[in-house]
Amino acid sequence: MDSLKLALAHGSSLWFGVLVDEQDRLAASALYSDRDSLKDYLYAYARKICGSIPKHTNHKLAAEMIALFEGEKEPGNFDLDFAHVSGFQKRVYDVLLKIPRGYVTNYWRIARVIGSGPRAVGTAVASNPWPLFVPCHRVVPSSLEVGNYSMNGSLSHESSLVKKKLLEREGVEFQGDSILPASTWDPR
DNA sequence: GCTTACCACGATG
DNA sequence: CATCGTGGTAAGC
Repeated sequence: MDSLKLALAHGSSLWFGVLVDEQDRLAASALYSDRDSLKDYLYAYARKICGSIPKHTNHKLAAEMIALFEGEKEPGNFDLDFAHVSGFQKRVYDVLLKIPRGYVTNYWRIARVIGSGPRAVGTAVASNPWPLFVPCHRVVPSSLEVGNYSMNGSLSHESSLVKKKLLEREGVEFQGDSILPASTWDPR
């Protein structure tokens, strides 16, 4: 990969960013509450996978990311560059892409279907390079609490609230902080 | 190469 | 509540 483009956008009091390659494939996405941290993260990621500083643009995928966040679009039909993730990660992400809108699944169920263990799935989900585009927010612990979400690699209460907001917006049914079993989906 | 410590987890008691 | 099993990574030799 020769060079990457970086696009940032602001919406719903969050910052959204994408790294796009020369064929307009998505190399990474990220969301965060502050623009500088987001930029630092995406710069570091660009350096890691292609060794150079990305060039600022206003690529449409940044706006599409906001549309995903707002629930106006569905993940799944984007051209992702899987070159920099492991085979195991790809197996996990392929399952995430099948989780229907309005439903959640858990780490254990994903592990069963790909022949692995829940902790390993957790590490793969946690390192998803394409939040929103690959809907890692639809994976919750088997307790049916919201569980953790990370924005730029850091876990926080705020990011868990973002995860809950996304799920509610997609139609996942809650009772307090717990998801109703009717909103779970089994990858079989 | 190998060893170890770490986890966005889950089952059991 | 505690403890253990678990599999994939990354960082350390």
